[in-house]
Amino acid sequence: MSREINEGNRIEAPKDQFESSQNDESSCSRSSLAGGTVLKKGHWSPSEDAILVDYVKKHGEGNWNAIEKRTELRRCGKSCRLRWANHLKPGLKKGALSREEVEKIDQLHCKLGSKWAKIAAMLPGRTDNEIKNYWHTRAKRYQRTCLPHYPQHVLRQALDENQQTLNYSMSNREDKGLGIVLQSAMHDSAKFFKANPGPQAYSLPFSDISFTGLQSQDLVSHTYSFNPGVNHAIQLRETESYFPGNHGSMASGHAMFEQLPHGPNPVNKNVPSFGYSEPGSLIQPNVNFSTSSPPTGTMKLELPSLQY
DNA sequence: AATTCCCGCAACCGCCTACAG
DNA sequence: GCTGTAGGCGGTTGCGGGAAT
Repeated sequence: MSREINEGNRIEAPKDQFESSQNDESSCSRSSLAGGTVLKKGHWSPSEDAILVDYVKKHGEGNWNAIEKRTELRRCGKSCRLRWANHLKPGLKKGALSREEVEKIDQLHCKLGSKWAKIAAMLPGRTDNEIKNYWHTRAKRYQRTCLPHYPQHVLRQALDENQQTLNYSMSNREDKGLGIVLQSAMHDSAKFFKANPGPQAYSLPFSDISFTGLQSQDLVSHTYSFNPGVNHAIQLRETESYFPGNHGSMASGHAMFEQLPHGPNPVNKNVPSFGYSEPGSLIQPNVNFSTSSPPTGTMKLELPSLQY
């Protein structure tokens, strides 16, 4: 990418970044004050990279705080470690993530949640920062375009695994912790939805715990987030890229809506209906949205991941 | 052509944990 | 057991470039 090419030309970090380093309480700043020198912040120059690479070649990784003392590099240890790990370390892959990598990230995030370091460990040559950035960018885009955070097959797979785990934990007296946690999670979520009716964010009040194993058949169709009044042309485009099996026909967009409990709102066909009524459902029925006054929170109904 | 918006990315920040003294 | 330090991790910010208007 052009950023990689251009980065070498950025020698100096913005002035305010130098100044701010004298004021904040970060560990980097503390070390800079202790040494009486101001440590540089901001983007790295090629010469700084060269110093760091040279240092690691001679002394190996670790002891990052010693770099400032042993070389002319005026960077804090943390900054050095990050620069090395994310950019200078041999074997790092650059460029766009492959289809296989994206798929793996989806699966791992579905399982592990935001454990970027763990996910990165499963993807040789990729860094946690890279994966995290990718995920956040994509999540933002999908949130805007009403797409699910996980592809269908990843959800299915996760649900199957969760179901197996749950069945195992429920039946195994030795390992009843997960079952208790899930039961508790379900109870909490039920309380949450009862206490918070209306068009609020439909994220569960607990994180990284799935209660979906108990209703796996229903979940996939419930696991979408919608924003009223979004640009549906964009949405369709995104849908196409997300479900590459559907080749750009209207059916691709329609396929998404077919999975809704109810079809598009008959009153306003551009706005999907969020009214959702099902006996025993945790979600409040007949929730109406106005395009002129969008809900304050993001309407997010995301599959929590299982971290056990 | 100018402006605005969005995206991708690098880097920073704050918190946490492990470990040595 | 306490304290200080280093390193790791996840969340967030800010910048530059390109697309859209």
